[in-house]
Amino acid sequence: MTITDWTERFDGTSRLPRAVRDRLISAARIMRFQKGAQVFGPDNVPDSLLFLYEGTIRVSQSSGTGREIVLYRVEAGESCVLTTACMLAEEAYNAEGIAESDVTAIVLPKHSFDRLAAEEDSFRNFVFAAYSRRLIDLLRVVDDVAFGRLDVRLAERLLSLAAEKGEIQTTHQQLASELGTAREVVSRVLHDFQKREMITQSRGRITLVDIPALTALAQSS
Amino acid sequence: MTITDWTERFDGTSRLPRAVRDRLISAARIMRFQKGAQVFGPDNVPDSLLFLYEGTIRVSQSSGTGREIVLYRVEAGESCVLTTACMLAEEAYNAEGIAESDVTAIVLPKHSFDRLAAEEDSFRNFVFAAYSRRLIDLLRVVDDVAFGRLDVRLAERLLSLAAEKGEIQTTHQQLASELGTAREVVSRVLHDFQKREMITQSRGRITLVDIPALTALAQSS
DNA sequence: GGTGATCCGTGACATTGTCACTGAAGTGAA
DNA sequence: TTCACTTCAGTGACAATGTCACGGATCACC
Repeated sequence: MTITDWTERFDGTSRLPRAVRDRLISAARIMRFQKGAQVFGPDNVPDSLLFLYEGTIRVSQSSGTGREIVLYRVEAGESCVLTTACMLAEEAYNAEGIAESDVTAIVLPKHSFDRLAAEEDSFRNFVFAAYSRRLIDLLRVVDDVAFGRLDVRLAERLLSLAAEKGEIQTTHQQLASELGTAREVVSRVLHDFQKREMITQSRGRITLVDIPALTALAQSS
Repeated sequence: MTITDWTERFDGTSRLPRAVRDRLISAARIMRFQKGAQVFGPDNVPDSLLFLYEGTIRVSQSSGTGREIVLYRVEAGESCVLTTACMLAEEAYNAEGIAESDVTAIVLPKHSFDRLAAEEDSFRNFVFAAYSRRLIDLLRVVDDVAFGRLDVRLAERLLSLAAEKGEIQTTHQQLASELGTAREVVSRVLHDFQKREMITQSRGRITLVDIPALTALAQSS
């Protein structure tokens, strides 16, 4: 598949004049990542700006001791500002971005980004909005981790990961990484959910049985 | 005290041409807050951009159950981007900013901000850098809360709050709010520090006795 | 000295994190 | 099929942290 005009795809670019968009298209590179590939990370600091054309990137932070927590996901049509934050701050951090599906991204050189941010209001607002969204996402993470109960948070995740289907293919370890906790803890809580007949489990798969009950639990703030 | 030229004070404005700076000075308002006043909060969403001329603002997030955690501090010469994030996202959040000392702030109307961001590279970079710094601060908070040990985090805070003097005037409750935990937990850990002769305490005051030991503890990642 | 407010200490218990180990379920080769 | 081998899940013991319900200590002020 070839991309004819990716500038259609982004709020920050779709309303720009044709000439500007053509200039962008020629300045940008297109990169593809396979599912599971690392898009950026501590050893792999990008020197360009990233716009996600297709797919999902999971951004997570890992501790020294093997635990991990998902900070947020970047969806198609969004930009990934952590990479730019890192560039600007020139500081090491231990967050990494993993392609959660096959990913197509637009890579814009810093120079083009600067010029665009200077010249086009809509693009600049797009970037500011991206920063804001991430700040808000992180506020939510802090709130959950600092004040939230684990059963509530797990119920939330199960519901959001199931998305209609009512079934999730995942391991306990992966769920633990979503929430920043340990596998054993997830196992315990899931076992409890099972005893309360809210889910059923088999190796690598969880089926949501009593979705109303899970929803009630998830919403008990 | 009157402020003659606040544009001197900020990296984003000090290098601008004289004419631009004069325009800014006439567009902006100066606001003062007394120590302890709320600069922004859930019920008090500002509609303008904030630049901190003098003082410190403590930005913290509170849970529904009375607990609280300090997210970061805005120092003189920095801008507070959480307010702009909120404006852009038009979303309620439960973070608030408290003046930690008497505060003098420059309030720039959104229109002037937009114009400046469009026209001046150095100002735009200043704003991007502010966003980046906050993102990184929040990453640090997530890391600490999700993976850090409380005694280590408390030792860190004691050292950073003491700042040379070796003595801190604060209550256990305030320390708990710094770290997002409960007063009883802080009391327990401080009691332990005291037993290990790293600190001495009296009501509302903590004296750091064995700073090397505290430093070693704080650095044990 | 009395008194009310604030700050701190403490024990009991619930939740969550860590460690060490076991068994169960899938995978692939002989 | 049978036999390793790997990955995934379950479990008990214990440590760390959060919650609740107290009571005592200290301070400011009258």
